[in-house]
Amino acid sequence: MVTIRDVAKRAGVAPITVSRVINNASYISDETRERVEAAIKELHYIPNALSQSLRFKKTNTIALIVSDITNPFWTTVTRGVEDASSEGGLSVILCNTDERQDKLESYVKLLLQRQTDGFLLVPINSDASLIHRIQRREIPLVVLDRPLPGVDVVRSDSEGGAHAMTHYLLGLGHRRIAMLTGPLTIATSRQRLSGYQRALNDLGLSPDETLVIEGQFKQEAGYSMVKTLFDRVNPPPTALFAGNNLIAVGAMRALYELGLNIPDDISVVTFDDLPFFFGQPFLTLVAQSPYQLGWRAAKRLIDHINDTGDRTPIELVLPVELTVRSSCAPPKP
Amino acid sequence: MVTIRDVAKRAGVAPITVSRVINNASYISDETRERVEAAIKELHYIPNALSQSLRFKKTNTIALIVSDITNPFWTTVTRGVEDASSEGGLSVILCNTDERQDKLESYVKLLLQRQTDGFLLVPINSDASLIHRIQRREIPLVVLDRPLPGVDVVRSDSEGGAHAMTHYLLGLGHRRIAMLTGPLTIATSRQRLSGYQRALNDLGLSPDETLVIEGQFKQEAGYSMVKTLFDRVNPPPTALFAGNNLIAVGAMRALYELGLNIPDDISVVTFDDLPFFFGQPFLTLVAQSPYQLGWRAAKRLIDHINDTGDRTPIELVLPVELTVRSSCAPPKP
DNA sequence: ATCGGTTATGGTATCGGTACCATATAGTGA
DNA sequence: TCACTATATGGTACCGATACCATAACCGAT
Repeated sequence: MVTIRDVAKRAGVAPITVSRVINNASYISDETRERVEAAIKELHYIPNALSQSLRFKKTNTIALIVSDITNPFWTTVTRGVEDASSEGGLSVILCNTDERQDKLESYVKLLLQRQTDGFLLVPINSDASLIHRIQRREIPLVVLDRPLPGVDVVRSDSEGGAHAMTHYLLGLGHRRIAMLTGPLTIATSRQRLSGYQRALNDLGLSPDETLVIEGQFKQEAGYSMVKTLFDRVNPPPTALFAGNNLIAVGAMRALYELGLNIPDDISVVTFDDLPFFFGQPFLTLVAQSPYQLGWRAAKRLIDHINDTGDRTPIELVLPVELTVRSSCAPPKP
Repeated sequence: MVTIRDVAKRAGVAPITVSRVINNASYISDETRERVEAAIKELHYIPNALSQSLRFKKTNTIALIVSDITNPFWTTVTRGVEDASSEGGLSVILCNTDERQDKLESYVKLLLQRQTDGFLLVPINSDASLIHRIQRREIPLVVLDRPLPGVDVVRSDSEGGAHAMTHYLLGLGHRRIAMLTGPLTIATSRQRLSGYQRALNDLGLSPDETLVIEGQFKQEAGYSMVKTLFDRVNPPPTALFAGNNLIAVGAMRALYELGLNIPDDISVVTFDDLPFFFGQPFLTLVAQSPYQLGWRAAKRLIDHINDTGDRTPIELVLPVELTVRSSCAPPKP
């Protein structure tokens, strides 16, 4: 391996002088700079970032720990994070937990060892001990998507979105609206459920508990939730509210198999878009701003890293938007 | 920051003894081990991976540089890589080039500085200088998806797949098959095109060059390629062969707008599946094995890192499979 | 009693860089 | 001429860990 000492020898200077050339620090005569740069080229020298980071106590790296990288929502968040980070000269280590607490914990441990400058993470349950482990080391941290007390949080208004969407369905005349919720251990799921319930309460309707069904944030879960629902519940729902986009896709596949037409036989709505359409975009949904979510969170984190911006925890709640397309219709009489 | 010296002081031993406890190396009396472990817990000590890596000359990290992380094909490859890596105790740094050579180059430079133990990458053009830069440092490298001489390659049989698929369309009676190819600077695109041409030649048909149209591996490109095609070419094609799944999605949206029905008015085929279906899966396609691709490549890389397995470059070509569904029909008379 | 091996621990140099302090020359203003 | 500053470079210690060598107690074998 070529080290700074090899370059120094070749250029006939001290190692520290080479270091100064690399970092554009201090005074260097043009002549020396040229000799050093020539030596660097000839030897194909590149500085070892490990030793630099060790000395600088800075790795210029942040961790992004998300729950499901196969969900386009999260890849878009990732884009936002990457764009904000590369602007700030930071690189991003992307990790995926599959909503598993054990994976989250082992990633955090690994990344702490690696001296990551900051953490962007999606918490899985409400256990804050992991968060404390990061905070104790005074490493900047911003939590994504899900509320958690005592920490910076950037998330969307799930409760409000669910409320508005349910309100919309009620306005179309639906009274039996099924909620295919994600795991209720996850705060986002709970918020969406409570927005749904609040909208029902607004009209003085008492929620039918058999219409609320819980499963993973996955296609297969959406599929089997619908199957279970239509197996057990009578009369069947006239509208489905999916907890997220993947659940919606699975649910729609199940509806297709059941021979039900959207929106003629049943209305379907969800959270979050899907970028792959085979025909016309038609799902009515609550649109979050995943890119903004990632971008804002990363910006906030970078502020912390640079020690700019105040330190009192903030909760940034991004607005959501109702995107009405063609997957809903009034219920059949 | 808590260092190994703090722990040593607390436990009343030398730093090196703490190091031995951490790494389970050499002899340690039970009593000392317990004292050290207690000190580690009390101080919440975690070893600094930077200094460990500097000393060990090993980071236990590999780089995975893909061309488009928003494409489900690549997220699945990533899964394969991660699974194989975590089995081997390695973590993966995921980078995304968007098919841009400049981004690829800056990532490689960054990752070389970070002392990554190995590289898995998707080359963009045929310029091998970047590859040489990695090889010169004797860092293990496996190239994904696209052939490149003198290096380990793991890829799919694009040419064979395109040939089989075109053969299938010809068998249905299609004679005007449009090819919506990806950028021809990318080897995969060229292979798919040449498989298509070979199938035409098999029947003694001379390819109509106006039916071959080139664009990015993106939805928007697929969309505009179809628009251009139907604007310019007469008579229009009876079948479309999309260069990849994203092109296919964009193309189908354009067909929808043109009021053309699949497969009644036009047949559509592509490479690679899309995991998000709103109804029944219906695209007939050439299925690669992205998970296998990632897994095999990572395994090979890990063998290199551990210096097992022979060093002569191999090219592993994974078979593809024709998945016939319902997006094709004989051409209208 | 001596030898040699196992067990247990520590001192010091080192990985590849940079911080800190020292040094030396040249140029500037009083 | 002298003090002072800007310019240019180097020596040594250090970031946090481990490699290497040394030391010492203890044990059974000779």
